[in-house]
Amino acid sequence: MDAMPERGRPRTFDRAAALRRAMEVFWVKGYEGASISELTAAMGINSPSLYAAFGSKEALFLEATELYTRVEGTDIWSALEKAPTACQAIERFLRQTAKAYSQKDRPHGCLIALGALHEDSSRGVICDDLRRRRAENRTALLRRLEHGVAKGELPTDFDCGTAATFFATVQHGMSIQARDGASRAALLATVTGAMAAWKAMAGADAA
Amino acid sequence: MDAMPERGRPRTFDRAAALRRAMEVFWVKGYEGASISELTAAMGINSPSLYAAFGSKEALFLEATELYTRVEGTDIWSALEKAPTACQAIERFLRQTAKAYSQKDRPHGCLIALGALHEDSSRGVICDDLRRRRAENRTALLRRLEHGVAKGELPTDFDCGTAATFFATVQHGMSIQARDGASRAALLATVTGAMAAWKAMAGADAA
DNA sequence: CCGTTTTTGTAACGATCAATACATAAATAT
DNA sequence: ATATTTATGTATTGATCGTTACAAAAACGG
Repeated sequence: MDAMPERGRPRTFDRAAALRRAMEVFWVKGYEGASISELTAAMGINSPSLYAAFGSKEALFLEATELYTRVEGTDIWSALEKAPTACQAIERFLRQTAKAYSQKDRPHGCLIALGALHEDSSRGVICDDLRRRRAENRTALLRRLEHGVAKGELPTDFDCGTAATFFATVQHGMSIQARDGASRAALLATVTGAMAAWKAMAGADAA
Repeated sequence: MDAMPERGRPRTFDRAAALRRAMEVFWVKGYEGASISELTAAMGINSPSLYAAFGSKEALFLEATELYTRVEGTDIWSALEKAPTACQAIERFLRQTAKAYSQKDRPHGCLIALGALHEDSSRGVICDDLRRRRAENRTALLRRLEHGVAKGELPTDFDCGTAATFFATVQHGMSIQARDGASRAALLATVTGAMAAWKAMAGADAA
């Protein structure tokens, strides 16, 4: 698919690798906090190369969040889809979150949750992108819960919307918790609390 | 207490009012996102007056967070302390949070939670201050729960630490939720979910 | 070979950042 | 009235922000 005959001087750096580096910088510093100087230093290129390859800081960030969603979010969201029951889906989803947010060699917390919470620059383009992705996450939770209701695992009057909002909010809170340096055990304690809520929400009618 | 005989030209603006304005700007924009220009414009003063009265941007932010904690946090934390039972304390604490985070005429979400999540500038002074305040919040929850155990409301093996971490994390998540434009009803849905967790955590042994 | 195309490094752009110099203004103290 | 002290407004500091001109370099097609 990438068999475009190369015209002109070939690029001397690995675009995908540079994007990964940029993603990590945005992950640690956020959109506003990551300067072009820091980005180019981490990417191992000069600013003209950055602009030639990615267009602008905004466009680079959007590509970085796309990469983040595709790579870093895989374990979390595949856990949600592959689990046999809705209950296990939520629990594995949260446990994967706890694990992903406390990896030793990676920034703590989520790029999507923490990347740009203050709508200042770029007139909201960046914020809107992240907000949309956060909304999609809640929707994925909602779909999984609705699937559980359809399969009969959950009572027909189970409030999927409330539950989806709740678990998405817990995940967001875990990002701040992780950014504060919380241990994996502390994050898993939050998971324990959240799953206690599941017991009460789903088990009330089942009991 | 403020009877210091005034020497020199008296200040022509209300320092407390200016600080309130600064707090609101930091609340909306965060520490990094709030520029001196925006601050002085909102405060109705020029930058030399800002530096003469507050010292620096960092010092101004620290005073703003102190004011925020004292004024905006009162309802939330007094609800925690004044409620007759631990259960009601947590519920009113969360309901006050939902209310405070979705006020029409105020920025949504919490300054302490969202003010500076990326440790870039100021070598962490700002981040450390907010982190400390977040830790104090969790401690306040912990103390209230321990008090509930001491009063016999909760089983002696109730895991206060896990519960405190959980509810603090839910509150942090609600800040992001509120920043995303969630309605008060949506925030209260999260409260409902969190209180379901309470039912399972505290009621398991009580039932 | 020459011309075209694209990348690279250097160097700079105007704008904005946080923070101040400086002279003037307005109060008190003697 | 004079000296002292503090606040104010204007203007500016050096640094850094995101972005781009520009020319040399390295690939191509002819």
